[in-house]
Amino acid sequence: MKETDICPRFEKAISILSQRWTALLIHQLLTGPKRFGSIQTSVGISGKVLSERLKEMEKQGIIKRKVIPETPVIIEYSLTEKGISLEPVLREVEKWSQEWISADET
Amino acid sequence: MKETDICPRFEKAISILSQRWTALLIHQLLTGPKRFGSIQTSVGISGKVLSERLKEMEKQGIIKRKVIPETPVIIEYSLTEKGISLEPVLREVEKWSQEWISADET
DNA sequence: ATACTTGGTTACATAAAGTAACTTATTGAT
DNA sequence: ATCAATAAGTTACTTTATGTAACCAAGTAT
Repeated sequence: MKETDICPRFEKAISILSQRWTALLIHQLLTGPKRFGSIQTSVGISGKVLSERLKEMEKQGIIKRKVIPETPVIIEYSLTEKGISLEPVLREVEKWSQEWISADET
Repeated sequence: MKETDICPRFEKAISILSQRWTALLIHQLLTGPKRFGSIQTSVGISGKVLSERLKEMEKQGIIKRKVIPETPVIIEYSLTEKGISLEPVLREVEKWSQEWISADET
């Protein structure tokens, strides 16, 4: 298996968004900047994978990391412009879910 | 880790769409009904996982499977109304990818 | 009977994710 | 000074998901 014929930009976007947790993380950050621990408990992701994802998403330019030298240190994660621009995608998913996902399949 | 506070319908939608290959399969089927072998080569997925995904998506009501007793047998997969209704989601992903994914990150 | 085609399945190998304990740095209490 | 507490990770180990390639069943045409 090697050929795909699919637009490489689209394929790349899908590969980013369909990685486990990524879409949920963006969704959380759309409500404002968040800290590591707060994301972990609100999304229900393990520290290990959260750490991996945040690094990947930072490299992809979707989020930024800000060190605040409080006591103890606070790390604040927030969306970049590129990350914020994914809002319409998530809004469409939300709309679809309201219309097509029934209560008993959750 | 157990609590999420996220709307369960949205979370379910994300869990469907962020499963590997699922979004790409829907994207292919949006261009019309397709056969097993055709999907396999156009998307670049292994027969094993394709078979698994198609069963899951059928159970989720996103696609339907039609047996055509030709020679040899033809199995035609196509989107249901629920599946077709995901088009706006994929269109938004496509738009985002055109605007934000650069050539060199593909 | 034999070979060919479609739509799978199986057994085995590798990669990704989950779990829980541990680390580093800073600070406030004893 | 020592001990416990908190934030943000990391590490070692287990379980699950995916990839690979060989194999199988049904239906012909030869």
